[in-house]
This record gives sequence, C-alpha cells and structure tokens, in this order.
Amino acid sequence: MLFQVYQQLFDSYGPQNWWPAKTPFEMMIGAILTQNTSWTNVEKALAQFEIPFEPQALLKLSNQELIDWIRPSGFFNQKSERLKLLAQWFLQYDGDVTIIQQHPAEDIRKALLSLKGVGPETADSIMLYAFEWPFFVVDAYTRRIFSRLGYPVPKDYEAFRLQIEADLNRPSPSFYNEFHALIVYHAKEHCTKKPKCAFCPLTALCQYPLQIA
DNA sequence: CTCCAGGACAAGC
DNA sequence: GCTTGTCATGGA
Repeated sequence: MLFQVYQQLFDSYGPQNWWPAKTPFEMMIGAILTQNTSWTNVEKALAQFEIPFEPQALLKLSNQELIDWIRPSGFFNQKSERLKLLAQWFLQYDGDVTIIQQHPAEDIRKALLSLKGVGPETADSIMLYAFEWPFFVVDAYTRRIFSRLGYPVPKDYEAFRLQIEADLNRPSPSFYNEFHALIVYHAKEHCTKKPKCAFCPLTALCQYPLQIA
C-alpha cells in the first residue's frame, strides 16, 4: 500500500532532487534551521551566509554574527547554539562524510541524537540526506498524509519509522530520499491542514474525501 | 487579528 | 509515562 502511494506521487510530481544544498554541512544547517519553521524563512537565512558551508568556518563566527545571519529562520538563540554543537561533532570526523560512512550507521545515529537540539526527525534527515543511509524520515506531514490515507500511525516516532521501513522493505537511500521529498511536496500542494482534495493525485487511495461527502 | 511552518526540550502532572 | 509551554520570524 505504501509503495503504491509512492508510485502515485512520483508519477504525479516527478523527481524532487532533494536535499537542496551544495555541501553536506549546508544540508545539516538546513536541518536545524527548518525545525518548526517554513523553508522560505530558512532560505532567507542561508542566503545571508558569507562563509563556506563547512563546520570550521561556522565555528569561527561569533555568536552574535551567527545569530544575525540566521535570524529570519526564527528561534535564533537556540538554533545558533545547536549549529555550533553540530559543527563541533562533525569536525570529530574532519567534516568528512566518507569518514562518517566508515562507522556503523546506528552508532552515528545515536551520536546525533545525543546532541542537544537534534531529535529523531533531524537526526534521520541528516542520516539520509547528508550521509546517504536508508532511514525513513517521519515528520508532521507524514503523520497527516498517512493517517488520512487510513494507514496506522503510532504516536511514538521510532515505532512509526520502523513500521514504515519494515512495511516498505526497500532499503535504498535514493528511494527514501525521493519518498520523503514527495511527501513534503504533496503536503504543501494538496494535503494541507485545510485539505485541497480536488484533483489530489491520491484521491483513489485516500479515505479523507469520502468522509467529507 | 489569527494561524501556520520540513521540532526539540524541559517542566509539570 | 504523557501533556503543555517555550522558543521567534515571516507569510497567508
């Protein structure tokens, strides 16, 4: 059933080319900045950076300078701290994804989760989009879309993720990459909080429009 | 004006 | 254990 959803979304919207970032560390910055924040505001923040998107460069900034650059993305006090913690952690691996990839994925995930400000969604998005490991990223959009489809949605993040991954049984990173990106696009396009069910490509699979009539 | 956006955390029960 | 308040900006 989930793979059908994926197929329908891909046929409707096409490849999404995620994550929109020039370096792995820019992706990680975006993952922090987009926490409970619209991507347009994150783009405004990223556009103000006058340094390369690398951990060494970010750590050289004063707190005030970093805060001023990320201000449009909101929560700038906590996010500036979180960015520096993440940069320090990444530097332990020389800011090099190929070194990260030599470690067991579960170890790296636990390390990410131990950082203040990195919860399960942020960790998994980094695991997938920066390190290219096959983790399904659960977000609020996933919960909304899947529950409207009638798919069981556990409250617990980890239980939900593992259920989806077991259900899909399709462990390629590029698949998870595309699926999550399509979910985000679809949530903005049709499956908004106030649903726009007219012409929704998932109508045949979704029980939500049936409930309206 | 209110509500929302690609969450995480700590305090309170 | 689970629920609630907090963090902040910009756009609809």
